[in-house]
Amino acid sequence: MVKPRLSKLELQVMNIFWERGAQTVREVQEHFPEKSRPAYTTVQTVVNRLEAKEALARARKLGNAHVFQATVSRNAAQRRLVDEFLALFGGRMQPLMSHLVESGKLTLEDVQEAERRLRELAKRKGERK
Amino acid sequence: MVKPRLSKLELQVMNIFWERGAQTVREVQEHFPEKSRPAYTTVQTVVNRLEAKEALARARKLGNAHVFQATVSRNAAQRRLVDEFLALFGGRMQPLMSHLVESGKLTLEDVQEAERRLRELAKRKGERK
DNA sequence: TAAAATCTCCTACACCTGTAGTATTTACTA
DNA sequence: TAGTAAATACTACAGGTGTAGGAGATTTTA
Repeated sequence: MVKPRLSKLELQVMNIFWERGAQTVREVQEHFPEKSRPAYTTVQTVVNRLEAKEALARARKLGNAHVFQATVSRNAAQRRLVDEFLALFGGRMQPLMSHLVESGKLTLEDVQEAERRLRELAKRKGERK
Repeated sequence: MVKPRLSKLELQVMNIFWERGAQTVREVQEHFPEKSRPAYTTVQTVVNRLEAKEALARARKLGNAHVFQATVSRNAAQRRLVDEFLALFGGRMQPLMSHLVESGKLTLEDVQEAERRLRELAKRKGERK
């Protein structure tokens, strides 16, 4: 199953599943922030589409409601997002990093953590060779 | 003039403008990579839409063709992209950085450069206070 | 068990996007 | 200036997405 392309709203729904595990449409709907809570049937439509895309599956029933669960990992989905996003930048990291730094999104700790991980990766690579 | 939301193809077109400056639809079309070159009228439609969104404007005429030019900066557009993108992650940098590091998209130099800039920003901030 | 509550399933629809054809206008050129 | 080449303007359309209503099925409750 190919990693499905997820739209913004689909992603919001998936986030609720990733955070709270298997649940019903009703529960998903109720976990939307009040200000931007779609109608029940809207959530249902999205859940159905996610099921069609095989990002969700029916796990069991609870009363007359289906309990759905995620079948793609948050990691996989996010990886895909990052890749798509980078493609928009032509794969160039520099402008992305610039914006992150200048907008204050990226802290010194974030960067140092990344550096640590990079060095570790490099070391392991060296050892393997 | 709200910063317009740009689609993928619109962004590709804008990229050509940002890289090559004012030009005609024909030129834009010819600067698409051959393998994925849309029809002339497709480019034209996109350019027209970009004009409607006020991301492009007619600069002058060349023969019977309009010469368009970008009216939004690459920086502004990219900033917007980054913001939208981060929102999809709920603003959390950590998973983003992880993917960048693990996929090898981010080099040690990228990170060190970011760190340098961050330190500089921090210093300037300190001075101002 | 009959009514009420709740859910599913199906349908609809408008807007955005990628894609491009056709008709008309404009501008070179012989 | 008449013909040709090229560009523009207009139109179209399918697929994806956000949005949700309504009919019918199922379950709970009085």
